[in-house]
Amino acid sequence: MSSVLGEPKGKGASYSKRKLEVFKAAAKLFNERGFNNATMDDIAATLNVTKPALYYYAKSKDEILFEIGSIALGEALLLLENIFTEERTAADSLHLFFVSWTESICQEFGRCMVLVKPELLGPESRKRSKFSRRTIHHHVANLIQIGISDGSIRPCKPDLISLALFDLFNGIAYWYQEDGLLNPTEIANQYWCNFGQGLLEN
Amino acid sequence: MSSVLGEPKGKGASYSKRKLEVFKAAAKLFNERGFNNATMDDIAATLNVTKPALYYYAKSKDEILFEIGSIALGEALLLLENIFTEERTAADSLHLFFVSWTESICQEFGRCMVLVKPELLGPESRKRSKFSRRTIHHHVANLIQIGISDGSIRPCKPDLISLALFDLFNGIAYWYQEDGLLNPTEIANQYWCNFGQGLLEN
DNA sequence: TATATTACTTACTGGTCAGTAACCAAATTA
DNA sequence: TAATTTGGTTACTGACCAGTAAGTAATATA
Repeated sequence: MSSVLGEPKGKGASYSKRKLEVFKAAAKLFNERGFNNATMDDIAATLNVTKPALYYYAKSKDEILFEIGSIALGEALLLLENIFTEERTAADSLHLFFVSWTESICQEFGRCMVLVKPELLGPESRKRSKFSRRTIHHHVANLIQIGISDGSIRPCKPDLISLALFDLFNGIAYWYQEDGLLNPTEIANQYWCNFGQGLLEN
Repeated sequence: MSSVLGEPKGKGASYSKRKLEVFKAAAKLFNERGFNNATMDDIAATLNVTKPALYYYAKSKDEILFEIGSIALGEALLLLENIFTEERTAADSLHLFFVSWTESICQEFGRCMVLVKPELLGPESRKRSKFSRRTIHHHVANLIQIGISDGSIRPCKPDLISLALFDLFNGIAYWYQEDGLLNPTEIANQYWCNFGQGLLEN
């Protein structure tokens, strides 16, 4: 068993580096064409190798998808575990998190995590993927609860609003284009301002 | 050429009724397993018929997907064209629309429209589907602009906020369950209240 | 009562694609 | 310099699956 980011037994740094290139090419094609419409031959072709070469780095197409998701989810979780500090309001921490989240889901791995649903994975991988997602949701719901307590967030249902915030920001992954008017940080800030302050006059 | 909802040449009402049953069964499976993982055999099985029977109602799997999307998009567009009236603010019209939209995307056809991306369609169908989606976006952006003018909506970028609102509400389609705590109308109203009034204390 | 239409069926085909077996050349190591 | 490891290659297989050809039984129609 290799850890998600560590180097597998007996293989060195150059192996890991190449593996990441392979995964990145895969993620890009999954995002552009959908998981099922991106073939292993397609992925290999963009790397100028032949299909069997890919099996040197992953033992199945599903494993590639799972590991891509694990990397993105792992990074988000790490961020989330360290973002809370007494020095700022929970609302500000939440803002910081969703800016980072948006930056992540506008890159290949993060985007793949959002676009390609865990339903495509096998039973075991699906369970682990869903568990990670739930953990992240719980962290955010907690942060919202803290925000209500410290007076930086209006009273609301933390679980539902956590869902809503991910719904809001994840949507960006579906339409974001690198050559668009706004970069991910700007989009996230705009979303945060508008929905944070409220859309409606009252 | 049959119109999306009308009865095709020479076929009666019972044909159309059965066709809708077939499409509904297809939509349900597309939503549960994803378009590529739901086979024509699977769809046929849930209807207790064999695969070729399906081709009596649609000439390809792609056509089923396209028509499901057309029905859902057509209904939304119809609603949107009739929702604006001088008797209420644009903000209230927008609220009404997104409640209806949420109810739609929590049913099989609407959900299918959100979950299954137009990238899976052939070139011509994809173009038509994307055009419908853009039209709907423009209508909503217009309504937001009217809301800014009539003073019911805070100044913002209507195009971006239209995107954001669809991002927000479409997310519901990914996690909604019929046996959950809240029904679609309640979820939509909660989302509207929280994001309409603003999440943050200030 | 002959004819046509409706709503299917059984049996099959052809293409696509994930994954494998076996081999190889260049670099590294003993 | 022999042996091993690394990072591939060519050639193949087997399963799956959309779509088709041809037939049929029941119902409606003329």
